[in-house]
Amino acid sequence: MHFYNHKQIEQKWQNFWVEKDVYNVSQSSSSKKKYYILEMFPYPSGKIHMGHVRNYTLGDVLSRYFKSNNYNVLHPMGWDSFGMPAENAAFENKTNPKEWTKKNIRTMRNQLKKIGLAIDWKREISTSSPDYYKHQQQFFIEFFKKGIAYKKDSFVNWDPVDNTVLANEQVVEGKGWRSGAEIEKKKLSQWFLKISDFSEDLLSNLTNLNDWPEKVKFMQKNWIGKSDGAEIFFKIHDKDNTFITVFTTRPETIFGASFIALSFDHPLCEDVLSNDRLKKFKKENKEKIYTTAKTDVEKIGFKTDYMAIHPLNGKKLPIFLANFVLMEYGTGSIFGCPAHDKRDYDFAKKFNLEIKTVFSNPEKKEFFEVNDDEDPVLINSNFLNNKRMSKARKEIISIFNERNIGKKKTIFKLRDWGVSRQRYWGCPIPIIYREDGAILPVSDKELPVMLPDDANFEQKGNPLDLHPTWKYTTCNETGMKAIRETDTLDTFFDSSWYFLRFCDPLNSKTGFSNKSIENWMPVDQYIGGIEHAILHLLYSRFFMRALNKSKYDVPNEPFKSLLTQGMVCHETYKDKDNGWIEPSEVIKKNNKFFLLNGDEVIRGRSEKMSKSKKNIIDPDTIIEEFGADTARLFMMSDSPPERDLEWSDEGIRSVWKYLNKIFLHLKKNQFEFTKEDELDAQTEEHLALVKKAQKLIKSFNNDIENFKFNSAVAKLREFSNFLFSNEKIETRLENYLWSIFLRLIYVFTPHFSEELSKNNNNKSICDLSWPKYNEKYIKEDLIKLVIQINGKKKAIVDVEENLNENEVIKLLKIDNNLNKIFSFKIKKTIFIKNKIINFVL
RNA sequence: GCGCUCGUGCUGAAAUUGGUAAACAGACUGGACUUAAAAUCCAGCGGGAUUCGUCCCUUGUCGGUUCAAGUCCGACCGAGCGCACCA
Repeated sequence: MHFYNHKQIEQKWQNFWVEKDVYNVSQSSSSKKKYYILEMFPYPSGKIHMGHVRNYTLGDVLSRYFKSNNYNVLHPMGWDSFGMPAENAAFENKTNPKEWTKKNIRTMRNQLKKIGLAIDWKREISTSSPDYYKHQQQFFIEFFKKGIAYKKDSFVNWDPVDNTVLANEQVVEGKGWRSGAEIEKKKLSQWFLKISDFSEDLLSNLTNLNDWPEKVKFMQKNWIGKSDGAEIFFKIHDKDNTFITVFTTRPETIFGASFIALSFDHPLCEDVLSNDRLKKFKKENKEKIYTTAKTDVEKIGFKTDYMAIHPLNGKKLPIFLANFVLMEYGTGSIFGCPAHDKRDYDFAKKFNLEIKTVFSNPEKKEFFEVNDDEDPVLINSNFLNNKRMSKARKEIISIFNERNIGKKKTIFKLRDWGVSRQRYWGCPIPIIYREDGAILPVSDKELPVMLPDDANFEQKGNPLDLHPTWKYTTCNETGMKAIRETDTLDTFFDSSWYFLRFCDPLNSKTGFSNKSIENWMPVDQYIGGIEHAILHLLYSRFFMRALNKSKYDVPNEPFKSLLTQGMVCHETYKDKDNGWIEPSEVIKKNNKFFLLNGDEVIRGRSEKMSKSKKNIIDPDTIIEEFGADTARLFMMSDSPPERDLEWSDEGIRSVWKYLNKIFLHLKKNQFEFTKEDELDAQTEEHLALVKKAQKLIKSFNNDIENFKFNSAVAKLREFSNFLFSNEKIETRLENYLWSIFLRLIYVFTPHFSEELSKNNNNKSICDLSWPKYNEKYIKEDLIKLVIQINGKKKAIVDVEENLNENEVIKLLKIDNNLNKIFSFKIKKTIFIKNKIINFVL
């Protein structure tokens, strides 16, 4: 007696595939089209979670599909293995980050292999390996030479207790996540990449990314944040040659200006405007001034002793410092036009400032906002009066230019990318500071700059900086003493080019050869979570441009098509004390949920699986109990990829039952794998069934290519249901039909399909080409025509193809059921060939 | 506040892109098999009427375009996500 022993089957074929090296990727294959499929590589945190299983199965289905369809497929895997968790683990467990990371990679690699992914492991990469990061250091040096990498002073989150810099997400309510200390803003000299030089290019090229989700492009557009407007220079009264430059998108409202406001962080606060009264005010109102930006925060203002001079009418305008003016945006200073800007209006009300309308205002409103599409006429605006807003805007800018009191200006929200991290477990920045003050790149021969293995993680602060010897070096040209840069690179730097490395992973001379890039790039299909919509994807796009500007030759856009998959969710459970409970501890009984001890469990809404809420299902347990094929098929069958997937115990069980049922059926009937060319000439019955199978192939292909994996699974179910319910099919034909089925479902269940196809088939199913269909052949003789009355369906009739309206009506008139239509008065007939006929009565 | 996406049975969902709404599954109900349970198999499963042939209604709400709307347009309600004092 056979039974579906998934464990034994999956192990057997995984070994077989490795032995036969079926996933080997050949670099040059001129006869085949290339297809580069990539899922965002994992951080080796310790264990694979369900989100990974979904992500990598999605890519695996596509990779198997395209390979079977005769593409040369690259589907690699690697590790985003630098980053803070390793360092935190080192701190807590007294292990070396390197060892901790290696151990995690080993575990997770084995887990991934158990999922049955079609991956060429010979191409595996790891960003924390010197083989990888030495090329990255080379890139950094090229960027440095080209001025793309530069150093500047910048504010960081400083934890004074742990003596370290914290990332924004490590600052919780203004306090350090580990020390709990009040976080300070500290000025440090840090490395930046000039992404802002590429703002316009990164923005305008979004429109060419046709296969990216609109949502992601929209988010990037907002992030880049382009604003067209003007800068205006305001002279400070009684201060010779001191100007305040403001940025505005509404220069035409200049005659409505009633005050000037500067950020409390504006450089002039430290300079011209500085006095004891201001220092005292800042000290007393520190919290109010620096509350995080929110719309409903109280407007705080400080009136300085100075006035600015309106450049067109010479009016004196009070200069304020205001908390709603942000130093990070524009010039850190504005002119206030209270009649048409809510913030300025609130401020003017509080400080009793003039509110002057400059747009046509028949209703005599004190305040109203104006949109660009309204384009109203200006009033109270001197020579701009009676002009439309759009025209006035152009005119005023040219007047600014003529009189040298301002100029046209476009600004972007996108800031330069700070890549310095005062951390150990990252790629060392290959720079030395010579004792004479020169900042120099490390010479090629000395690359890679390796991390020391003997760092101490028990001290507070950056282990590289505190290392007794590591940072001391000499300049090999002059022999002068020098100190190494002790900052390491942001891990987004590592992940901004890993997809290039996959094209040529074993190249030790350069990060990649031009030929390999030509061969594989761009990535045809990239799959990952929406959480990387901005940073990772934008940095990668920038990185390609930066490489191109240096001496490399890569495509500007790395990812041709992007699929953002949804999260894997599960219900949450709590006990009566509000503590989270794991699903494995919950017992379901008559739609009620209990703990083992009989206490009732409170069910919460379904949320993304997370450790903190304990609503996790462990992939290992699932694969042990049901097998990888079941897990893979379930992940693909319940929801479309972009949407969240609700984990369901019943769902996974039913998939297992389904596979088991087919397995037992085929074994019982001594199924033999059959290909179409082995099939005898067909009878009528043959024809109809073969046609059915070929139609399945066509619609299945269509679903896969459009990522409608759940529909593809439904069609397989439909087909197998049909085969089960039809007992009279001749054996050889039935074998053929089941063989088609196995070859299609193969992309979801490779082990299962391999096991069942193996008798009578010498090739691995991985090497078989995809089943074919013949477009002419699957065409139906009869088509289904819908008969409507007043747009409502009344009947469906099978008719010959391409009948015209009169022929259809003729047929209906001799139909005993339908001819009564013609006893009514027909006002109008709508006829769409091969689809529908609609009688309007 | 601004923007984007989405609202279809008890649940996950499908609908060749304007032309048969609810495919395929899950849960549930009933039946067969069994001493019993599990497993398996069969049937039912949006609402209402029914002479058991069928007929009528139904895609968040209201309106519009159209011979025809789940699909297009407008307003509203609700959910999720993103941005948010961006000058």
